[in-house]
Amino acid sequence: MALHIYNSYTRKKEIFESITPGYVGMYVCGPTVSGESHLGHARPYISFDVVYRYLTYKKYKVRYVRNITDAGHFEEEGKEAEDKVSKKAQIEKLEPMELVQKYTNLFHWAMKQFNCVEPSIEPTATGHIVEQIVMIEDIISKGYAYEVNGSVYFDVKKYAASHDYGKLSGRVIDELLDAGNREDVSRELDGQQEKREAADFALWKAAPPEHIMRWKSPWGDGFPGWHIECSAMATKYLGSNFDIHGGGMDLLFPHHESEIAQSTICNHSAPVKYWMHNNMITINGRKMGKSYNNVIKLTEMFSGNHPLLTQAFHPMTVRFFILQSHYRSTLDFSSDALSASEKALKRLWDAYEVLKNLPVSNTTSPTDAELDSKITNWLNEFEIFMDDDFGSPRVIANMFEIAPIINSLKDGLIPFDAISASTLQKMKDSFHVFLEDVFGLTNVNDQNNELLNPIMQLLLDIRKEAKANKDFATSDKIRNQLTQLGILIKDDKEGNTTWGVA
RNA sequence: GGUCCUUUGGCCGAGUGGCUUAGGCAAAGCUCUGCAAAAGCUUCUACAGCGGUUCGAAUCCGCUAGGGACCUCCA
Repeated sequence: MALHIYNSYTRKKEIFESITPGYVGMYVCGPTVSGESHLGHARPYISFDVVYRYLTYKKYKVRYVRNITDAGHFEEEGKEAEDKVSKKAQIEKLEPMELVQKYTNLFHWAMKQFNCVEPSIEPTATGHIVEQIVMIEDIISKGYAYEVNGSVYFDVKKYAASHDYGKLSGRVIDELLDAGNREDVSRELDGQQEKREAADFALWKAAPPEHIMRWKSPWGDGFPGWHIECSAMATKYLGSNFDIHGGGMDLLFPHHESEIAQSTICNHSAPVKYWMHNNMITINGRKMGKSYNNVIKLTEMFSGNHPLLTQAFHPMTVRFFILQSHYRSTLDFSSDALSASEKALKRLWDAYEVLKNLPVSNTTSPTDAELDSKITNWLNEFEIFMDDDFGSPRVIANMFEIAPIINSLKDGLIPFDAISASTLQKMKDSFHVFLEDVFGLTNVNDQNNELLNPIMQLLLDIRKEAKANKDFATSDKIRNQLTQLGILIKDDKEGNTTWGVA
């Protein structure tokens, strides 16, 4: 089965065929580093990390570009929505770039916690002012943008006359053009008066004197509009046509719609073959976002320091939680749901550790052919499900089907010759590839170290001796006190004991 | 107001025409165990409501009700 991807642009699942065989260009809208990343931000970066990893698994050479939006270039500049970066900088008395650096570092830290692969290129908006200016000049020269009072706007009406503006987001162009006249749109958008049409969007904004972040341009001092950075940087690093563009669903309009318009004018063709959009993480059914005042920052997730959290959550728990739902579904956050994922991941990972240590026999003809073929089928479905628009939840479900079998093999409840050696080997290989390489999960309990292991072994030996002498007071003392320290003791059927962090 | 999406068992969450009682968590019982834990087994069989299409629908269509997203910065 070939990889199928749901294309937001056509609203259909399509067979994935890269533009250049063997290579994939992928652009994902990165964070605006004017504040701390929250749980909602984790969704796209983890989802597209898995996309990247899976494409790599499929032997594609992927160039993964994810930008850092570090220029305060917010299209709307009303009373509140002035350049967020510079505004906050004044409050915190920091240089804008100092603030940007701080949150960029924090973002990178979080990505590392999540075990996200670093993008091939991580361009910054401030590092590509020149490219953006050149692109804007190009759009002006082609007649699709106009300058007013030092600002430049994209002429949506003119573009829409010959192009399909609104197709990606399902907007109706007449309504967009008419938006300025509707009575329900009472917002006072800055620059609305100087725009020819309400639907026009800014390519370059003139900076008022107090605006700290500013660059020289042919139109005077200012800063780039919101959408142009992605067009400029995607074109620079991936070319006029590239394979995948990802981002959150909330970016469909106006951001991605505008990106298409800009790039189409400059490059004479639609920029992206497959548009992918992840859905939102909700909290009590409502999107997590600054505007709703319901965000849980990642630092709060990892520390448990938030009223809605009953405990701290490991980054891997969050990652697993996200992978347990499909990237195009909304995912409702709750502390209980996270706790459930935490336990589930532990169970799955424990089984995986057991699997890794199972000896591969030389069984060629399994005594339980039915079980053997069931397992084979579940394993084969790993790739089939992933090929179907990255169906990670179904892969995980299959892993849970296999987990009890692994444990039963270990405990001797299922004899080793029940399944063939090749099937067992395939289990080991598939679990490794999908759990670690594709899903990017890692061992949560990596506290094992050279000092601790021998000490634990010593304690377990003492406990074993005590048990042999029926000195249960001592053996229970060891077990109970270790439990209090957060270390679980597990006795198996053969009298062997293993331990793990709770 | 416009456009679009969504509604699954105690909770989270897959699944889109007929056989997945998906899976996880929780709960209960059992096995194992010195007792536990872990593990294994078993039970808990849902698809908002109404109508339609069909031999057959959670799955397609319509209506009703609830929820949500976008239309403005937003992952």
